[in-house]
Amino acid sequence: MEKVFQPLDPLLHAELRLAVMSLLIADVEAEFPYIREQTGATAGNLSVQIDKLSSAGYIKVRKTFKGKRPCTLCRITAKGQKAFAAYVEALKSYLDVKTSS
Amino acid sequence: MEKVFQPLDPLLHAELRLAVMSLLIADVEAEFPYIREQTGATAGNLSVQIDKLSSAGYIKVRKTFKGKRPCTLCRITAKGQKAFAAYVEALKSYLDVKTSS
DNA sequence: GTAAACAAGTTTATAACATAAACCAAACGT
DNA sequence: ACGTTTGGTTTATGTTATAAACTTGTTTAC
Repeated sequence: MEKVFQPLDPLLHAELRLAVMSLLIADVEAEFPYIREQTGATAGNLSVQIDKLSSAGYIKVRKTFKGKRPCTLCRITAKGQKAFAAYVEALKSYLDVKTSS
Repeated sequence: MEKVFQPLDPLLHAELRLAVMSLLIADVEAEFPYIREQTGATAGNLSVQIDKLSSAGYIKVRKTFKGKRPCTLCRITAKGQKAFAAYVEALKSYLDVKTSS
């Protein structure tokens, strides 16, 4: 009857940040506006959350240009991938869930 | 390439409350001290979170006695079970996960 | 060419949340 | 009867999430 709850990485246990990571796991590299559309987040909120993920080293942010307009690109790091995988593992202790892939 | 993120019930998207619900899903009815042990939470924190789950109608709290000592029992409601199931479904859109059971 | 509208974010202010510390009441041990 | 333990609740604080307001630069319309 041992039910041990693994602690959940607070950085990933947040709806928007989790969505961002989920996108980046799949898409490899994505532009800010694309992430914004996919998540439905406001630009402000997204900016803050991307900053947190970046500060933690979970993603890497590249500021470039697309023509003359600024273009912010996000990519997940190895650390981010590991953290995401660990988070999914930890969640299983709460949900009794197995990954499909 | 459609990746739609289902909104996550904020009441369940919280580590301790999720742990409580996870226990109650399995155990049907549980005493306050038991939940406290299993989750490792402080009594104060647990009291607050149980109150929120109760106010939302996700669990039902029964105050009885065990001999002369007070005994607080928690049981999940049908609403709580549905909410938990919906939460797990929603999470899948972030994790690409399937339940095992 | 300049004013209005738009794109791409950032900064800041507020509201919600999680958590721990302090507190209360009754029962038990000695 | 006095301190200790059990079983919690209330309150205060720190953190987090989020939206609203702002900034900077770029097109588009006139």
